[in-house]
Amino acid sequence: MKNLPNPTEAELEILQTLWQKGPCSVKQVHGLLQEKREVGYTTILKQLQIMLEKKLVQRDESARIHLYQATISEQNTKEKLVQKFVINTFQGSSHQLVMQVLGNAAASASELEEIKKLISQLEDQDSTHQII
Amino acid sequence: MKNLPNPTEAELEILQTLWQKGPCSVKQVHGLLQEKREVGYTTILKQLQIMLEKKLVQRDESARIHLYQATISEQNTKEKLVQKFVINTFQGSSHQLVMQVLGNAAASASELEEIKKLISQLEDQDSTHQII
DNA sequence: ATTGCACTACGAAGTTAATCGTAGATAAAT
DNA sequence: ATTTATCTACGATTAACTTCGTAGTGCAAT
Repeated sequence: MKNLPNPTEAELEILQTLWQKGPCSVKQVHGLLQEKREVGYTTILKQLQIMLEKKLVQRDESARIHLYQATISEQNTKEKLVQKFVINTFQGSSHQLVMQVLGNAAASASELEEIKKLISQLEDQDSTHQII
Repeated sequence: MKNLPNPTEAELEILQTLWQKGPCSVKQVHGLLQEKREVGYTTILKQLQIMLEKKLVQRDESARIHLYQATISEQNTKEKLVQKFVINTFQGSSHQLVMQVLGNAAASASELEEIKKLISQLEDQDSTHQII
């Protein structure tokens, strides 16, 4: 279980579609990204080849049209990206990040509700698991 | 009021010390960063010169030893960085980011308390300001 | 005045990312 | 069998970031 490098921005964009759609051909990925921004077909192809070298994706070559899929999980990847971001930007204080985001992004009432619920769960865990 | 580019990773590191310490000489900045990692003096000098060109910092050249200070605010800069990060990583859903962070980083009880307080404030604002 | 120190300026090199064009290969269609 | 369309492979380019060495300048101390 070696540690793969974090995906770059362009790579992450591709991973998002792979996470969402499952295994895809280059054409599929390109089609989806093309809807958002102008990008060449071979650009995506090249990216996927690079990501293959980095082991960020694997591919099924059994058919003429290769199918790519992510080898890293969405959850785990995002965790790492958040961690790095928190270190760079908030000197490791994830709490500061949360305060920043909440204070800033006008969260909807239902979202706040959801967050409150999570906090309650966390607090319960605390009191349940703590020895003292 | 033109829009300055977001600082890069190395630039942000320098900005953090400028925000913390106020106007600094190259030597001061270098000294502080040196405590964390090995880095050459001229590296920091060059970075500050580049940041000057980008208008991320300004400098006082009245004395022989130039003093650099940030031209962009900590708050505003971090807001923009968070915004970009949320778009890249969570496709714009800051709510998702918060859930991720809270679920992950074992927040202390007091931190959770603080967050709850902020949420209450936000909810109050909502009910106060909403027309319907 | 000369020497030495501290600081700035400048340029260069190494890296990584991102993009795309061209060429080659395979299958499908005529 | 030829031609055409579709994919993949590969190389080249461009730009941004990061880093640091060398040279030059001016102040300060002898």
